[in-house]
Amino acid sequence: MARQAKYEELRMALLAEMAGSPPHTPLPTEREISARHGVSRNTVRQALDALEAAGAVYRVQGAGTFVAPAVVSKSLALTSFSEDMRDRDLEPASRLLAAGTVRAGRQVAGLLEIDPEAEVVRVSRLRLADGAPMCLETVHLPAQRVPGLAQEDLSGSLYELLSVRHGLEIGSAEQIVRAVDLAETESALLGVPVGSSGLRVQRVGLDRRESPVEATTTLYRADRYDIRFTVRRAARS
Amino acid sequence: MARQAKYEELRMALLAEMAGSPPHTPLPTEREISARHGVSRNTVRQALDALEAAGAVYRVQGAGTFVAPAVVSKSLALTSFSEDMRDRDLEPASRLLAAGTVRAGRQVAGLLEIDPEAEVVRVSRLRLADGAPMCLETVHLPAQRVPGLAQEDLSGSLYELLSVRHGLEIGSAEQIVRAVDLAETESALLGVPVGSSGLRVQRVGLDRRESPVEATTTLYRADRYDIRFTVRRAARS
DNA sequence: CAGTGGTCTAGACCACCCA
DNA sequence: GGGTGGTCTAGACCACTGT
Repeated sequence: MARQAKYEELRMALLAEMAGSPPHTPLPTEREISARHGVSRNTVRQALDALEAAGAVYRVQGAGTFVAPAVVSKSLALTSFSEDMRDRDLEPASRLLAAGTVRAGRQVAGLLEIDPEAEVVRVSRLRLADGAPMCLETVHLPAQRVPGLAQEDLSGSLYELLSVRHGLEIGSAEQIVRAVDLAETESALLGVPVGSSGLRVQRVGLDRRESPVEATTTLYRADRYDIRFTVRRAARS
Repeated sequence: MARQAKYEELRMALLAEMAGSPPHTPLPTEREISARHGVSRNTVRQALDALEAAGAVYRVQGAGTFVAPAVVSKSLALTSFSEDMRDRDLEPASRLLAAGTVRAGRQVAGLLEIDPEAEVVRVSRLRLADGAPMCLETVHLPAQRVPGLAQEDLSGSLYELLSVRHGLEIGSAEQIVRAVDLAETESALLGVPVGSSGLRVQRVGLDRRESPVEATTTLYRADRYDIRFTVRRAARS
């Protein structure tokens, strides 16, 4: 087990101290935190960098560091469906629709950067939140990298299964979001009227070497699901 | 004008050196860059942090830093419509539908954290890309903070106008994305069939003190627009 | 102009990857 | 085991804020 970095401990300590403070309350100065916790100022800054990135604090040069107002939208992070639903106080569940091995085909092969003739495991699931349909999810993985996956228990977190059983760690993902008109079979499965719109999220999961290992298409019900995130001004290029 | 930080210069120098290198090409080690450019290793790390955040490189502990594969999806940043369209190689344009001052009302007042009886400037525009409708945009701003805005030239970048004329700098924004069924008037303006779906982006722009200064609802055509971004695994909480 | 966050230095040790 | 990125220290000066 990796030992906790000092700035991680400090980050959580600061988060605990901040709890209950109204927005815009100033934090102690970086030099004060540094002295009080017996760490260097750089370490304090690492902790504050993390808190700032998470939207917990904001900094104004020359003025100080302050508790950020409660945000509507959490900062966007790579989460599994289960984590996502729990964040929304919904109980996740899953119904397996199909699982098997097929040839990749041109589109999936392009996303995964493999041969179109290569085999991929395809898993389709209907995912539920508090017992009602939330989205339709179809995952593609190179069969070579996940031997026997189609026969395993696919009712829970796929990411956990990939990590624990196959040593595949997905560190980042590229996503494309579109609005679509649902097809008849799709609206039937999701339990919404024909002609409803849905949110389609196409995701390519990458390992820590930025090589694609997973291609997933998810179709969300428009009436139950939205995507929330915070964006910041980019650095001058 | 703020002088360029060393790590910013270094970042651009590295970007230039990397240009043309195939993906996964290793960069020089941090110590080597440090020696070669005559800066401390911490400064090198600052430059690499920025490149990593922008998706230009990835790092593997114990192995090295590498050129990242070309990404489908740019990292998400706060951009104006004009910038967004130019990134997509489309020519942005605008048609003013309405501009005026009205009372905030409960919903807008809640988003902007002002009194519901306070006045806000409301600007509605149809935004075009390469001459064809792309989205419908309605902006709300506290009238007090943007005196005379409704009478100014609203055909170009609103963000620039706010910055130059009113000293309002929007540093970050919270966004909520949903799929919706377009209303009749909306589809007519956007030039799509009745019953088409659209992508609705609700945005609240914040100044650098995280106070809301702008509330905007944008309705995009589903057939011409998507949202692309990269997400990463969050730090352990 | 005093105090804040932003940048920078020159060291050091640790955790991890790979030959 | 040699070399990499990850963390950490104890300083220093700069740019900016607010009074």
